Amino acid sequence: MMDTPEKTRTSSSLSKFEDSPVFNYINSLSPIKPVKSVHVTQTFNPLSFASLPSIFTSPHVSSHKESRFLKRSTDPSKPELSSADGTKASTNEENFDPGVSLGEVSFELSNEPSRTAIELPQTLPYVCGSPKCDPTPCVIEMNCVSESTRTSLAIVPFVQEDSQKGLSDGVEIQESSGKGLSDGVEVAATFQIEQKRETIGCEWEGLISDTSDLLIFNSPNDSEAFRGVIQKSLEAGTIELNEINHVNESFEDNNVTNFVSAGLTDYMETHMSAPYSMKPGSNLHRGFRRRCLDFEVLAARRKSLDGGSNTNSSVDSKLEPGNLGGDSSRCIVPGIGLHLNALAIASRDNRSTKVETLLSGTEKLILPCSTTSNSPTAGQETAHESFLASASTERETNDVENRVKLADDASQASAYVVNEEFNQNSPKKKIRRLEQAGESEACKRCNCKKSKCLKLYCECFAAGVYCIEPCSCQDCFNKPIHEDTVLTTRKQIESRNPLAFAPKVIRTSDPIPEVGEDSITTPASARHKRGCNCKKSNCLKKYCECFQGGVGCSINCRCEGCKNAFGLKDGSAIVEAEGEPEDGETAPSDKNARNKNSEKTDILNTEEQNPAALPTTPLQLHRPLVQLPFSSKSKPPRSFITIGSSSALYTGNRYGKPNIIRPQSIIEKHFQSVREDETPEILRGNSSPGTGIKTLSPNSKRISPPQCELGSIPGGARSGRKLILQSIPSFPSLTPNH
DNA sequence: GAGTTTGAAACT
DNA sequence: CAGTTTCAAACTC
Repeated sequence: MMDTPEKTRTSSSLSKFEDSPVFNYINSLSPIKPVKSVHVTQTFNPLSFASLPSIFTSPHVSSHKESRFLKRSTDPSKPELSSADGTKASTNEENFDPGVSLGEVSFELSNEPSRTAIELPQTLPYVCGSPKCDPTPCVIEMNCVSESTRTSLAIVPFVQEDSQKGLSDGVEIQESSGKGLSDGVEVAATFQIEQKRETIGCEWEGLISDTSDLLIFNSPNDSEAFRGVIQKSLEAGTIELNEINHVNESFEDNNVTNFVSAGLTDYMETHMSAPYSMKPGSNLHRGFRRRCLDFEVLAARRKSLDGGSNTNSSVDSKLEPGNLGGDSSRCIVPGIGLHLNALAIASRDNRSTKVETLLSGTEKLILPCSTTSNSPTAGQETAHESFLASASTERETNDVENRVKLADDASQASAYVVNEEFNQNSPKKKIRRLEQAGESEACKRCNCKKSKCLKLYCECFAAGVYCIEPCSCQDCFNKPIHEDTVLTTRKQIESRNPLAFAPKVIRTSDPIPEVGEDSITTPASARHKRGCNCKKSNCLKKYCECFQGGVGCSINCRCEGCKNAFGLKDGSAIVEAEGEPEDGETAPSDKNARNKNSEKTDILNTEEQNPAALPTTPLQLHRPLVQLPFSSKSKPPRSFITIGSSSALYTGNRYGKPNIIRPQSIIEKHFQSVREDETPEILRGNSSPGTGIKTLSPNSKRISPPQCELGSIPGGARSGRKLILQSIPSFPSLTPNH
């Protein structure tokens, strides 16, 4: 199923390219072609974001952040910049100076001729710079060439700097393939940015999409807009692609746009003078609020895959325009990044499917604000699904129904990207819903009053994202402008608990039976990493993190009277209720059996009262008892780690290998290096732990390896998943061999 | 929307 | 590591 579409897409990608407006554009070189506006809404290619700095990224990563964005100030004097002067800057890992305006940036990555063009739509949405600015959009073209199979990434963020700096006609940035891109992969990207005039700066980001699709940034009404479109040649089989896809997904899920916007906004507010002020109401604003964390990592990861030695190449590679105006200390829009949590998940569903979504911009859904998301389905796991919100977790177990429900839930938080193809149910509808939701409730976030959003109490902070407009927090420090503070705090917390920012729910379809054999019973084959400690809620309400995460309780839980509909502590399935919970409580199933049973009542009540209460149906078995659909309002479970995928890696690194206990930093690095190791192995099937590698969490909880998860996934789905498996990168740590 | 309940996070 | 406090989400009214 999935394969077909993917393959098709992949194969057709080139053709599409040519056909695509972008391609035409490139040929014509005329800067101003209206990009087929996929959505007025912002469509992003996640990859680009990866480059954005996020607070949460590990230090080393963080360094890269800035480099990724090019700042460009529009030069009022010059209406268009197509190719004009090109100033060249080498993007190699160095940071480029933000200060300089760029007219044109080109990346050249070697081999494969894929071209990507980023266009900033002239037409509408994009208005660079302040309102004053000439509406003329800036156009960025990128040509990316990647080696045959490898995916190459080029991320080129553009940031406009002050108008004063003005753009020179064109600045070219080249990235040496060698450095930036690792071994085989070379990416050439040429960005042409055309700007028209004045203005204060616009910030541009170039996005790279796997697919041929364009990324579009919508500019806010007045002030800014960007679009970046980068296309990448994709190859289905490659993991990298998958990763990219995931990234994209993640972005979408996370509402990348929001992040971006937020980042821009913040950045502008922080660094820019008045002209940039973004209006909250503006599209831009809405579109980009929140920043994700650690996108860089992803990028890094790619690099690593290509060539371990080359770190930071494409992604990390920092563009240094020769002179970018140097003042602005930050070129980058702060705060945009991929959420770490997401990272973990990201790889998991590497389904190539993702590409598809990217291709059609329309297909993409973005739910704003989601920090966590549920991945809807097990059976069909689209990359989208898999890669939900930053923190998100996946639940494989969910059915289509669940998906639908989830989609509905989208309002809550996470963004889902729904691919039409994948969605059996009219995807478009879902998308719409999601989008709508995104604007409305989806963005709703934290409500912190005392924590300053710098503690794990804060959902946003815990999820690794900046607080955004929808948040009702007070004295919030979880903003890009307080990046340092956020980072510091984050580090402190991590020092205390390296897993603090890890997804709380880990998928474990661990083949290996654990004591509780939870995995077996648990629908999702996922468990809360630490287990809950519920005393009064009987694990039937969202107070219970296990329940909230849509997973059953495990032996790790210290809950009392566990009635978790997703699985009892003892591991007995709800339906079956054979065993009573450790506490001696009857299993839900039993309860069902006994209609009179008060417990059951509770459960039902919970559901009824809180439709949202349960994210997904945990076990098929359970189902009858409780419906756990997330209500539209309910938030999807926060963080799940999908072990199967990169997430697995994530967990694996930390948990699995004792030696590797590096929290995020590991992960981040991991991305850089991961590819090499993981991919191959995964493909090989060695990758991991699967066989049995169990990892212990700090708590000494076991985490099942990713593979297991895959295995665990209900069979039917698997058929098409071959790609997925391949694509799923495992984190290095997971692999036993390593 | 305000107040209460709950359990994780933080603190001791 | 256990007990207590703080906190904000979840829940109730």
